[in-house]
Amino acid sequence: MSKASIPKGTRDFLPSEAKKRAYLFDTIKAVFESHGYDPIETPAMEHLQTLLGKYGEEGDRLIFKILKRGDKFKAALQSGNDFADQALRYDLTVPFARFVVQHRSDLSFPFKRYQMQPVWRADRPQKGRYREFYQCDVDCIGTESLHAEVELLQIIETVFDRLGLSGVEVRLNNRKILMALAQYLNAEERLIEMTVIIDKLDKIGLRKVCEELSSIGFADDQIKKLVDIITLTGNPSVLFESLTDTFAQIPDGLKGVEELQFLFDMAKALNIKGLKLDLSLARGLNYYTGAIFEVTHPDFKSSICGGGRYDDLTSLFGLEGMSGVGISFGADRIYDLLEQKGLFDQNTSASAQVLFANFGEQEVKYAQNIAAKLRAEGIACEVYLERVKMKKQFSYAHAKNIPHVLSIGSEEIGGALLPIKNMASGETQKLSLEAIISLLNSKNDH
RNA sequence: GUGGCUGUAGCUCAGUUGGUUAGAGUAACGGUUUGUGGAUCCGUAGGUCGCCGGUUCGAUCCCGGUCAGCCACCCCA
Repeated sequence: MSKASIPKGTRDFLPSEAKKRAYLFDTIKAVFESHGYDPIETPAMEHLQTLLGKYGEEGDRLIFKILKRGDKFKAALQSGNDFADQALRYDLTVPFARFVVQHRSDLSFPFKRYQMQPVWRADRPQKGRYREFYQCDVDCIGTESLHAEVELLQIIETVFDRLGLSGVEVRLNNRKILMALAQYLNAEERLIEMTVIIDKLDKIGLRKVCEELSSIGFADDQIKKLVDIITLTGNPSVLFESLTDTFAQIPDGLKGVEELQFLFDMAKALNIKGLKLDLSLARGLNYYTGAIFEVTHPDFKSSICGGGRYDDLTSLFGLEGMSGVGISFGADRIYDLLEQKGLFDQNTSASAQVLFANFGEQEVKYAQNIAAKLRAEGIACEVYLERVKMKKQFSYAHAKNIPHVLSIGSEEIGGALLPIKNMASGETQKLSLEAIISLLNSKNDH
């Protein structure tokens, strides 16, 4: 007999948790759909080649690979390599790019899709980090319009607003500015190393950032120029002006500034709040080419949402000129944060509104009949399936948080009135079926 | 992949300066004479004290290893 347990970094969800998760997913989904995004799904596993090389060196290491089976596995054993040909998806964006290329003739562009599915990473689990977790992606692909970015900003604001979570910070930057920065420092080939380091600015502080830059060979004057830029703060429009001066000779930089300026202008026009320009925001995924987003909350250590624009992702699968932008909500982290802040309580309830308690087999049959009528009226209800003591049946209703118990005994069979107990008040009243239906329906409306 | 902390009942934790029958709370189950729940009361059950090895007359307690969990780094949702 093996011990009952699940793999590291995975979780079971009890009914109370699963209901809260359903509420979270439903809320996010409703916002996505209200902006015209359609759902898609892709398989849990992809060809290993589809995923490899898309997430950087670190990312490749964290991909869960699936062992070959049978003769192919034996052959791999003998050669000592190529043990895997498939892998669990690492995120939803790369499979989405694959999907778009593969099904391009069935899609009309710009294509707006959402996708809420689990992804897997062979990371070491810790607070806010799981090996299996859900991402809720929205992407708009096939347009370069910056209005797509604006729409994502609206979605972010609406989602957290509906979840009742205040205080979220949406940090914004643009990869073109980071590229320009590398050019400005004559360090274009160090772009990735550089961005990884400056991304840590708010975490490790300016001094350590300088040390790290120095340790990978940046000269002091380069570091100074860089620091002067990434530590710029204040009013975005003033900031944009000074960046425009700095990047006067660098087209990428000017473009990036212009794009950011547009987003901030639009956000102001649409009254989107909580936006913050952060020139040190880099994000690890290397396929981003334009706007990059990251959403954080002061009470949570890691980001709860992130994304950006990618111009060339589909070209990895043979389709050029397909720019897209998307973000991903980290459902599990958002769940943890909502739980931590006690924002779930008023939003979840019992599945059934009524439990039918019974005194025997005949009564169960009778109860099933009435239950079917209630369900036809849109009232969720449940029949206790066997004859056990009333105490046990009422305890069951209590444990499941079912607000009403309707007892069926020999007296009730064929009778006009049914005793329905309100579990919160403890009061029992005898009502006709019609009265019960209208009582429960009136509660439904709220 | 690197480092730190922890590992006693389903859960939360006591405890033994190493000594023979390891405790509590809570949850579960049952009972208070079979038509009524939510911390009324009573009772029952549940532990190879993570696993392996060492020291010792003796280890749940000390030491080593191992596994697992948590936290941090890396990286990320």
